[in-house]
Amino acid sequence: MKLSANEEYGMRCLVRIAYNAQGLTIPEMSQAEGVSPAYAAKILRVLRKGGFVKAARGKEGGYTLARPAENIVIGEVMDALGGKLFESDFCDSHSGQHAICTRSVDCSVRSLWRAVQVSVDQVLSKTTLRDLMQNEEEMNSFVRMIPGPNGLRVM
Amino acid sequence: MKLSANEEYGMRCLVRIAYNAQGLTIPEMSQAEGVSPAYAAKILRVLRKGGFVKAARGKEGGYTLARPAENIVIGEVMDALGGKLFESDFCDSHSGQHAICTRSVDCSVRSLWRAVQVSVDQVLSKTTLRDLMQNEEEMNSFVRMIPGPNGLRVM
DNA sequence: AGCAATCTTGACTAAAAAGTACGGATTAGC
DNA sequence: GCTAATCCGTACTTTTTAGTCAAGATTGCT
Repeated sequence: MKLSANEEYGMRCLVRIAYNAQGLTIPEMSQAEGVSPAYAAKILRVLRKGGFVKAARGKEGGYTLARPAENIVIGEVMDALGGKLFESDFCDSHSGQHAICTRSVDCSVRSLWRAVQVSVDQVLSKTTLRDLMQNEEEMNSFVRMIPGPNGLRVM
Repeated sequence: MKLSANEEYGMRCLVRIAYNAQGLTIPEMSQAEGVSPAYAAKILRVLRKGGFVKAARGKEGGYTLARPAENIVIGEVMDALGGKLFESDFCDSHSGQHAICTRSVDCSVRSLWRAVQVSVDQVLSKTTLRDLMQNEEEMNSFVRMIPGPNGLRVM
C-alpha cells in the first residue's frame, strides 16, 4: 500500500501544468521535477491518455490542461496513474479455501479492504485539481522558461 | 496505491491463525490459502518478526497469536507487512525545483498524500484483529488437520 | 523547402517485489 | 539416541514496476 512513482510524479506534473496556463514542455517539466526528459515524457503520456492534459507539437508546443482545473477530479487522475487499491475479484481467482469467508461471498479481510477504499475515495473523489492550487497569486510569479543569448532561466 | 501481496496474504494468514487457537502449521496454511509452503513460510516470518504471531518448532509445532486478538491493531500489522503509504522526506530527497511548494516546507501534493494517509489510518488504527472475527461460532467448526491412515482431511 | 523544437512510440535496461529452493536447527515421541 | 515433523534463514529465479534510449512524426519560422 504505497504510492507508486507514477502517482507521485503524475500528480506533481499535473499541478505544475495547472499553475502554468501557457503550457510546459517536456524539457521544462524534466528540469522542474528533477527527472529525465524521457521519464517526464512517459508520465505525461499517461496524463494525456487519461484525458487530463493535452499536448501541442512543434515549436511553441507543450502540455496544458485538457479542461478547467475545477473539472478534474483527483480520484480519476489517481486511477489513471496507479489503478485501484485492490482487485475486487481476488476471492474468485485465488486458489485457497474459501471456508473462512462468511456466507459464501464475502470475507472479513475483503470488508476491511473495502472500508479502506471507501475512506480513500472520500478524500480523492471530493478533491479537484483546483483545490490543490492554493496561493495562486504567489504561484503566478513563476514564468515560462525564457531562452536568451546568455543562458536559460527556468520559471 | 495498491495492496501488496504481502499485505493481502499476511492479513489472511493472520485471520486464519486467529480463528485457530490450537495453531496452524505452514503446510496447513499453504493449503488453506492456496500458496506454496515456501511462500506461506515467508509471509509468516514477517508476521512473527512483527510480533503478531509466535512459532513453535518441532512436532506439534505451528503458529499461534502472540497476544489476544483484541490487542492486535490492524494498522500496525499493515505497517509491518507493507510499509507506509509514502516517504515523508520525498521533498527533501527529490532533485526537482521546490518553488512550487508553498512556504518552503510543504506543498499541495504532499498535503493530499497526508490527507489520504490520515483517512486510511482512521480505519486501520481503529480496527483490531478481534473486529475482523465475525461469526466466530461458525468459524470454530474448522478443526485442525487430522493425519490418518487413509489420507488427510484439512480443516 | 529546410530547420529546429517539440511530442510519440515501442523497445530496451535496471531495480524492486513476488515467489521458490534448499540445507540447517529444534522438538516430541519412541 | 533416532526419527519425523516442524520452523529458520539465505540465496535464488521470475515477474512487475521504474526508468532510458532512439527513431519517427508534427509544427512554426525563415
